[in-house]
Amino acid sequence: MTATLLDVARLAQVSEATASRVLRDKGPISRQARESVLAAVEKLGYLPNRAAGALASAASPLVGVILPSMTNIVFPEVLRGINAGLAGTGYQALVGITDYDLSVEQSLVTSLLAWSPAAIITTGFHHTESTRRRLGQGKARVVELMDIDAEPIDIAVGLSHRKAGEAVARHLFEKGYRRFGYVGHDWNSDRRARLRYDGLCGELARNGLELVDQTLFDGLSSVGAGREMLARLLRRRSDLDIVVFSNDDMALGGLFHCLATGIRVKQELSLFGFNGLEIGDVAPLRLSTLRSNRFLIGKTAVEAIFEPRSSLHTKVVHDTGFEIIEGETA
Amino acid sequence: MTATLLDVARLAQVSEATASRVLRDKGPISRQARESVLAAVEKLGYLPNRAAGALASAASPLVGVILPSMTNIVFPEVLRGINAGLAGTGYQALVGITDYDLSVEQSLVTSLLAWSPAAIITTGFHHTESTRRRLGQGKARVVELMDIDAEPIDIAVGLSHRKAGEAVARHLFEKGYRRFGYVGHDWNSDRRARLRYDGLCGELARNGLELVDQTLFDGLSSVGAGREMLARLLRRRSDLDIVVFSNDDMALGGLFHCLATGIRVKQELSLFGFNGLEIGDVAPLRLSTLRSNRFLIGKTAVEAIFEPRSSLHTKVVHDTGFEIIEGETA
DNA sequence: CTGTTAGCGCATTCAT
DNA sequence: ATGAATGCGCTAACAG
Repeated sequence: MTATLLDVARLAQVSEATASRVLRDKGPISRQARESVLAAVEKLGYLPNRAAGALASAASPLVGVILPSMTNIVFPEVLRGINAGLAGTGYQALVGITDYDLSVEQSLVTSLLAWSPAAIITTGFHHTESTRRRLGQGKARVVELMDIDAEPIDIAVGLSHRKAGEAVARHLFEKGYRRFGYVGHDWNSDRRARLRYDGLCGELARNGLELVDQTLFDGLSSVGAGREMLARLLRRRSDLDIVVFSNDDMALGGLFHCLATGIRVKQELSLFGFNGLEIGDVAPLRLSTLRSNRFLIGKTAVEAIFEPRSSLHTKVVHDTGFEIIEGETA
Repeated sequence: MTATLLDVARLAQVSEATASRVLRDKGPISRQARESVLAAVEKLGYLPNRAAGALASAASPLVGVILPSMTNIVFPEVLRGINAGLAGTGYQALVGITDYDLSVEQSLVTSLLAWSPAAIITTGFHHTESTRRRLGQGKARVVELMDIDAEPIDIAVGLSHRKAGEAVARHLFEKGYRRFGYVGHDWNSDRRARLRYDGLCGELARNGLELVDQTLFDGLSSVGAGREMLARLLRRRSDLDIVVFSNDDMALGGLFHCLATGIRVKQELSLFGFNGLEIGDVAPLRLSTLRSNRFLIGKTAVEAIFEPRSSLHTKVVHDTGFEIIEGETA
């Protein structure tokens, strides 16, 4: 039916072992052998059976990727970075989505591990005990994405959200803002938003300030939620000079609220986001925000996986940084 | 090291075959056997080795997913639908991104097939000859997503983009619009945008009209491109009463252009999009557009895969439909 | 540099 | 309803 390695070996007049070596260029191979094997592969249209390879070697060219959401535009970008990093390596991404449910993450880790992947890439430091145990004891590399504010199981790739929050506070304080409002979303599912909030408040406190008021949406972030929550905040307080949002989705909603209701942005009220979404660049007013490079996070994660392990218990941390975007809304 | 089926069988005092049957509930099994096997699995923390299973059965609980882009927000939503459909089935998605490059699609098809997946889900009808051949002759089911305007290899799930374009023309004509402009993006990478355009123009012609003018961006769609292209179009013509955009990204850019330059939308100029993005619902003005249900497309695709094949050469087509959204911009 | 020999862990006959 | 035997296609020692 479909050609196997044995067929290739026979046609090339070498042993299976040699044919196998050629295909994975492992070990020393004569030009002779290499050429005839490659010719046979070509001729037969040979496709290696990955399952057989994985079984024999107890390892597979697979990388498990566990993402909390596809709705928050941040994660498609991370996935794009991961796929970009994987492209041309022969490795494939096995993708699962948790919808921010740690028990879903746990069962995904279990099923993904059943493929003996080279690595599991997941998000954040917040896992169930069982997840943590399973991830820690396999031979697969483990990457925890987005955050570097805690000690990783193996590798962390992301930025310090606490420092990002502090940087925002410092930046806005230096620009002269004093009356801060905050519009956020559910902290239970998004711990990193909470860290940014903590950084923001901490730095404000160091400058003798605190938030004047805040509204928290009880659910995932979205443009609609941002719009609604800003409206609610402004109904309560009219004396704010700046509102910081938990992310750009929310901030864009805030901007839309201002545009729709005629609030003059920056003159009457300033807005600041987080994430640096492309759409923020071309909104009627360029959103003032803090850019985290999600594509780079994904790409760096993959590169880190292939980096040789220095020692079995050394943690690796990659800081992909952030950057304040001036914009036109603050 | 890690427990195998043999360990489970021994502990449960049954044969490997029985243990295997229990785990996949295949064939008749006594309560006795089932319970002791399940207990053994629990006790040993047994994890099946998928590679071994795939090798032995020449089939794997994997679905290859090939998407052209992660930047266009439509595809993350499709992927979300696919994952939702897969959740709880024990199947996993093996994801690749082509960046609209058919040769990348071809090599992805090859690598994915090496895992003997249950199905390959890809996008559109436009493939290389080799891709089409490989897909056609495997035992994996094949789904072509988004479009139903041509004959599929096996299964098509999506909507008629031609009819969508016609529906838009009819809707806008009935609302009294006569001077149509069009703002689009690259047709080579996005054939479906071209189909919608054809539908639009065809229906206009049937009503004795044609496009007054159009601008085409030479690249992928984006909010920025939409903004820029509308600006360019309006520099050339000031006598349009409606502009139809190739999709909502582009249309949102157009809306932003109007908001930024003070063009009164719907009074001076109307705008119409395509795709029904969530963000269009909460923009300062709710975008008038045509909604295609991307999540449903992904979910339906997965359901179609598991539908038993009626006959080996019957093509299956699922029309997920579309819906005109009135909005506030047209 | 190459071939020989053994499995890898499971699903699947075919018995019973 | 169960077990024994076989092999899926490949990689990994090891010996030469």
